[in-house]
This record gives sequence, structure tokens and C-alpha cells, in this order.
Amino acid sequence: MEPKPLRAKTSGKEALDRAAWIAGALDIVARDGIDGLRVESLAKKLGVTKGSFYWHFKDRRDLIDAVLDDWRASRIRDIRKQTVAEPGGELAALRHTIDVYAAARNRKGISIEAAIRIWARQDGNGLAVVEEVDAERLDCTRRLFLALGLPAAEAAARSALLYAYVFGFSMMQCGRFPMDAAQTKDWIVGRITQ
Amino acid sequence: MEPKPLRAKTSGKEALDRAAWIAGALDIVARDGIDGLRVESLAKKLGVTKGSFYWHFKDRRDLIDAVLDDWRASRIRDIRKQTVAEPGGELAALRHTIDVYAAARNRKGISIEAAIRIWARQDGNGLAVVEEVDAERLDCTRRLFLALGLPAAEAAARSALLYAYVFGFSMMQCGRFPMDAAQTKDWIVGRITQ
DNA sequence: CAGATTCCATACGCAGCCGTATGGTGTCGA
DNA sequence: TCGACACCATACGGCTGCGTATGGAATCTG
Repeated sequence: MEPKPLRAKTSGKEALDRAAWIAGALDIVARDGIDGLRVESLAKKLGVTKGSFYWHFKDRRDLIDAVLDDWRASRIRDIRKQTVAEPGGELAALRHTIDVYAAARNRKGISIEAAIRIWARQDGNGLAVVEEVDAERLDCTRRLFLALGLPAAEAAARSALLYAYVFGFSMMQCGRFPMDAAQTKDWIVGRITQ
Repeated sequence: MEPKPLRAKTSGKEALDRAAWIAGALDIVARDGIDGLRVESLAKKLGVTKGSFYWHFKDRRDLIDAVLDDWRASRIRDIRKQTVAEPGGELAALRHTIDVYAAARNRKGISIEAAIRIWARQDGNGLAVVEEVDAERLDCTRRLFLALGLPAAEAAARSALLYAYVFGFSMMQCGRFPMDAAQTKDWIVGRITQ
């Protein structure tokens, strides 16, 4: 009954699907931003022409919305995965979350996030997506603080500080900072979580 | 002896100088980013044609560099102004700095900063400018913490937390957040400064 | 095997933008 | 009054990018 949309081509070249286009688009977004995401250059990067693109997508906006949906889903999936904690392991989970998100590694993810966030200032749909991700992230860390027994207001404040710090830190990773000193980081993590 | 380059035109229309072009450029950068800064659209916004632009600037890159220089100078001037403190007033100066920089107002300034920072990831000159501004801001707040008698490592860590928080907060001001609750803000400010 | 469907190439018109070349108008100094 | 210069308009060629129209090759279906 399933139409089985992905056909296993016997020839050497695999047919592209929307997921492949979105993956390629994310590479470009990380480097050039949403505005730098061009149909023809993306097609060239994938080794095809835009004739292929306009078969999979209605227009450029359709691609952008697909990228946005993909990003939202992956970001929500990730924050939920990073913030799972056994009872009693909430503090370790918080430290782990800060460590993962405020990392010099994951440059591509940071670039994508920054690009989407900047662009979303001028776009209603993008704005909604960013707000959903922000809300979920704040909620996940807030729940951990609540599980540690903190009062609601302090849990909200700590999660806000955590998120703002992590995001601000990652956004400033253009150049090497004195911020990446281990001693400084440890002090900050303690200040947020304890 | 001075060549007096700016002539007071007696006619109604004032002649444009580089400063006027830069000011107009900053408006566009705030809305569309550096990549959205186009010579012809900027000229249209200023009520002239690009014939005028190419008299004042060598090319589009020349304008961008001028915008960068202007932004760096104004940001360094501003952080120095906001962080002056009488002896004994360092804590108040720190609170004032957080209040000024992590404000929902000043949306244009935040947009400009974010746009420049994003764009600087792909540009050497922009990167250098951003790093200069970051270094100066970190240094200004660090000096305040040092004046409060904190040890050097903690002063550095606090200034890093302050900067990352303020910047992350301002970058997330797309939608309304639970972060702007007065109670939450007060808790965070205390956590950073005390 | 014949037709339908999937996936992509090619070609076209249109628009935006860059940088240059060139001409025009107003203002200044001698 | 007369160049000289500051400031800007107009016009041009070239490039990039969007979206569409159309054709073609490969695969699936009956």
C-alpha cells in the first residue's frame, strides 16, 4: 500500500530527494546565511541544475520553510536528548548541557543557528520557529532546576541565565577569547548551576 | 591652510558626505544585514543615484569598511562611557552597564551588531573589528570588577559571564520572553555582580 | 512492448546589482 | 568672467539569480 517514494535507482547516480536538498542547503546557510541560500548555487553544489530543484520544491521560499522545519525538529530533539536525567543526575545533566552547547566545536551548528536567528527578525515564519526552539530549551533546563528543588522563580531565572550565557558565548566564538580558559568556564558553570 | 572640504551649499539640497552615506548604510544593515547593503538601493534611499556614491566611495567594499570603522569607534566610545565609575560606584556602574546593554530598547543597535558579527565570520577585516570591540568591552567590565577588589581570575570570569549574558539576551529578543520579567532580571544581575 | 511517471537538462525572459564612462550643473577662486 | 573643481545624473555592459516552459532519459506499470 505504501507508495514507497524513494526508488532504488540501479544506475550509479542516486536520485535526490528533499532531504538531500535540505542537507545541502544547511551547509550553505552555515556559510552564507539564509540570504546566501540561492537556488542555482545550491544545485551546482549538488551536481545538478535548477530543473531538478523546481521539481522538488515549489520555489525558493518552499526550500527555506523546509529548512526551517528541519532545523526546528532537530533542535527540539537535541535539547530533549541532552537534558534527560536520572533522578539525582540533574546537576550533571545541566553541566553536560552547558558543556555541549557552549562548545567551540559544533561551529556549523552555531553558524546555522545565528543565521536563522538573524534572518528571522524579518520573517514571521522564521520568528515562530525560533521562538518555539527557545521556549523548548528554556523549558528543558528549567525542569532540571525544578527537579533540584529550586523555587519556580529561581529555576526560571537560572535557566534564562544559562541559555543567554550559552548562546552569547557561542555567538562570540569568532575569535579566540580569554573566555575559553578552563578556569573561567568552571567558575561560570558553577555560578549558573549552584 | 585647511582645505575645508565641507562646503556650505546655499541651495536647498545639502550635499552628501561620507558620514551621511554611512548613516544611511547603518539603517540598511540593521534591517537587511551587510549582504543586504546594496549601492543602488542605498542611493535610492538617500534620494540620489549611484553616480553620487561612486564619487564618495571607491566601491561597495569601501563603504563596508567605512561602516565597520564607524561602528568600531562608536562601540568603543560607548562602552567606555557606560563603564566610567567614581571610586565606590563600580557596582552601580556594572548594574548600569547590564541594564543599558541588555535592554529591549536599542533594537537597531542590536540588529546592527548581530548583522556585523554574522558577516564577520566570513571576512578578515570584519573579524578584526569585532574582536577589538569584544576585547574592549571585556576589559572595561573586568576593570570594574577588579576595582571592587575581586581577584584577577574571578574578575575575568565575571566579565565574561556578564558579556555573554548581555549579548545572548539581546540576541534572543526576537519574541517576548519570560526572560524580561523584572524578578528574573534582578536575580541574574545579582548573580553576575555579587 | 506501450504508456505513464519520475527526475533532471536546457533554454528563455526578466529583474537586480556592480562598476565605469561620460556629461551636466552649481559653486569657488583668481 | 573664466576655468577648475565638487557633486551628481544618465547610460552602458556584464553578471547573477528567479521562475517557467519544454524536452529527454530512465524507470515503473499494465
